[in-house]
Amino acid sequence: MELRTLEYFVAVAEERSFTRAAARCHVVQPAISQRIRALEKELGEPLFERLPRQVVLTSGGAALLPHARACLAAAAAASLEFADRSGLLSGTLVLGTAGGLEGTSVPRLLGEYHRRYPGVQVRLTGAPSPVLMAQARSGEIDAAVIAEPPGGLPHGLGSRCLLEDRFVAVLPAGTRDPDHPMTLAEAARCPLIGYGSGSGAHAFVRDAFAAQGLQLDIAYATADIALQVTLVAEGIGIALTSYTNPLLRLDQRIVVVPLEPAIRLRKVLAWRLGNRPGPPLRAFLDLLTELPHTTHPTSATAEAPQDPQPAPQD
Amino acid sequence: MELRTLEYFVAVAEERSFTRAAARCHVVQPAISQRIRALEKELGEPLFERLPRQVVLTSGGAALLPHARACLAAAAAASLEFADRSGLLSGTLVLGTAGGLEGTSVPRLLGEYHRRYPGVQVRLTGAPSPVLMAQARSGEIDAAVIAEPPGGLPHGLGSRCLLEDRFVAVLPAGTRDPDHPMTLAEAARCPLIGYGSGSGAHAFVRDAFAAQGLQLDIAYATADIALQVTLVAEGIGIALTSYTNPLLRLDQRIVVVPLEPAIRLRKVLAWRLGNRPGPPLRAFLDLLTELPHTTHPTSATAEAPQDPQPAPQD
DNA sequence: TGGCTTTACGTTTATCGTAACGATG
DNA sequence: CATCGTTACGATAAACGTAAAGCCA
Repeated sequence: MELRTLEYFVAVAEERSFTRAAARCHVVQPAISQRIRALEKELGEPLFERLPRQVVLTSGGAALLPHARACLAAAAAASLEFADRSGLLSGTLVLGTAGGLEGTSVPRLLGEYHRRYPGVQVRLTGAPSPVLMAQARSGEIDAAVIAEPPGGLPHGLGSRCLLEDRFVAVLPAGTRDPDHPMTLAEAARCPLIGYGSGSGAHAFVRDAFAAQGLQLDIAYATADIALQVTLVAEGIGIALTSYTNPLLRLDQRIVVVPLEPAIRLRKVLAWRLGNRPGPPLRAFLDLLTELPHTTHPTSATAEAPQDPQPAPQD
Repeated sequence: MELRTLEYFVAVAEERSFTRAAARCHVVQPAISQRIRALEKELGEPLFERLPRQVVLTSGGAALLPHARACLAAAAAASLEFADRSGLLSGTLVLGTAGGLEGTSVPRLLGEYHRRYPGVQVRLTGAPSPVLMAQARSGEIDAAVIAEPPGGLPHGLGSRCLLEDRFVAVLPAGTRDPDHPMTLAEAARCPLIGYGSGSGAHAFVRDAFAAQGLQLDIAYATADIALQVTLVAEGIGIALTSYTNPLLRLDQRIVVVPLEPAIRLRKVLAWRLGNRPGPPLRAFLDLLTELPHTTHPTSATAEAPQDPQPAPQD
C-alpha cells in the first residue's frame, strides 16, 4: 500500500468515476484501474462496485476511505510543514509559448500561480509550436501553450484545452460590414498577412484553404499581431489571424470579419506525460482545473483585455 | 513521498543507524541511504545528522517524525481492518529445508507463526541444499533453512543466522571418552557414515579434511540422522554429523565426541532478495528478529528437544 | 584497520501510456 | 453507437543489490 495508490483511491471515491479520478490525478484512466485493482487484490476484497452509470464504494471501500484520508492528511501535513520552512513550493516551471497567450486565461493563471507559490521560478520561453512540442516531449520545458495541431498532438503529450479560438479576417476599418462573413475564396484573392509556414497556426489556415481547393499564399508572414494589424491599417492587405487578441477589439483602424467556413483552433496547454509531473507543474495543472476559466473567447477577452500581467521571475 | 520511504525514515530514526534500519526493513543498507537522501532532497533539508558513532535527527527530521508515524499508523490501521475481515494475514509461506530443523529455533518459530497468522498456509518442502538455494533464488520457495556454504551464499540471497552448529563424531557407546576429541586423521581411518556428496553439509567436512591433506570417503551416505545413529550403534563405523540433533543426546547406544579441529557450520534462513519480501515472509522474518532465539546449540537443544511441533497446514 | 555511510553502476521490478476489447445503456 | 472500465503489451523510470570508494574512530 503506497501513498499514491491511496491518492488514486480517494480520487475515485470522491469523483465516483475512474475517468474523472484520472483527470484529477493527471494520469490516464487505465493507470487508475490497475492500481485500484492491485489495491483490491492486496486487501483481498473489492473496494468499488462498478455500476453502469457510476462507481460506488463497497463496504470495504467505505472502511478504507477514512484511513486513506488520514494517511494522506498526515503526509500533506508533513509536506506543508516543510513547505513553510522553505518557501511553500520551490523549483522551476518552464513554460513555452508560441505567442498568443493574450485572450487565454494563462496570464490570470500565472498571476494566481505566482501569488500562491512565490518560491517557484517561472520562466517563459518563446518558439514555434513544433519546436515547443519537441521541447515538451524531451523535458526541456515543462509545458507549452500551443495550438492543437490538426492531426492531434504527437504521442507522449497530455493536453488541456485553454481556449476555443477561431480565425478571423482583419480588414481596414470601413471597408466592410463586420456582420458579413468572408469566404475563403474571397480572402484568397487578397494579399494575405498572417502566420508564416513555420508556425503551428499556419497549418490550420492552409488545410482549410486546401479543403476548398485553394492555395494559401501569405504575402506578409509574421507572428506579431500588432504588426499584422498595422499592416492591415496601412492597406497592405487583409490579415487572417486568431480572434482572441485584444488588439483586434481595441484598434479603431481595423474591422474584424468572421470567416466562412469557420477555421477553428484549440489553444491547449501541452505537457509531457509518462511519469507524473513534478510538483511545480502539478500545482499549475491543479490551478487550471480549480480556477474557473472559460474556453470561450468572447467573455474572456471582454472582461480582461488589460489584465495586470504578473512579471514572471526570469 | 511514499509510505515505504516513511517506513525507512522511521526505522532509521528509531534505530539511530542506517545499517540497523536496513536489517529491520529487510533490505540492504544503500537502499536506505538512497531513499533517505531522496526524501531529504524532496523536502529540501537534511533529516539526519550523520555522526561518526550514531545518527541523530535534525530539527527537520524531528518535525517529520510524528507525521510519518501518523501516516504509517493510518496505513497500518487500514491493513489491520482488512486483516480482521479476511483472517489477519493470508497467503502462503513455502519453506524449504534440507533437514536438520531440529535443534534450531525454527520449530518454535513456526509454532508462534502459526498462532499469529492462522490464515497463512505454511508448506514445508525438502530437498538438498543446492536445490533449495536455486529454488529460493527463482522464487519457487520463499525461504530455505540450509547450512551456509563454505564460500558464502550465492548472490541474490539474503540470510539470517539460525544456529552456530558444528560437526561431531558419533561412536558406539563405551568405545571412547566423550571428553577426548577426535582428530580428523583419526576419523579418516574409520569407516565413515555421513551426508552424501549431494548434500550441502558434505562440503564442509570434505573441505576440512582437504585442509589437513585428508580425503573424505563416506562409506554410508545418508541425510537421515536416525539412520546414521543406528548404523553407528550397529558398529558399522563412526558418523560425522551435526551436533545439534536431539537424537545424539537421547540415544544411549552412542557417544558423541568433538572433532579436532572443529568443523563449524552456520545454519541460516536464506531468502531471495531483490524486491521486498511478500507479507507472509516478511512476517516470518520479523518474528525471527522479534523472538529471542539463541544461535548457540547447547541451551536450545537442552530446553526443547521435543517441542510441540505445529502441524503445518498442507 | 574496521565499521559505517556514500557513490556509481547494472539489473530487475513496477508503473504508466497506448491500443484494442468488452460491457452497458 | 457512444461511454466507461478492462486487458494486453511495450517503453520508460524507479528501486534495489553489488561493488568500490570515502570517512572518521
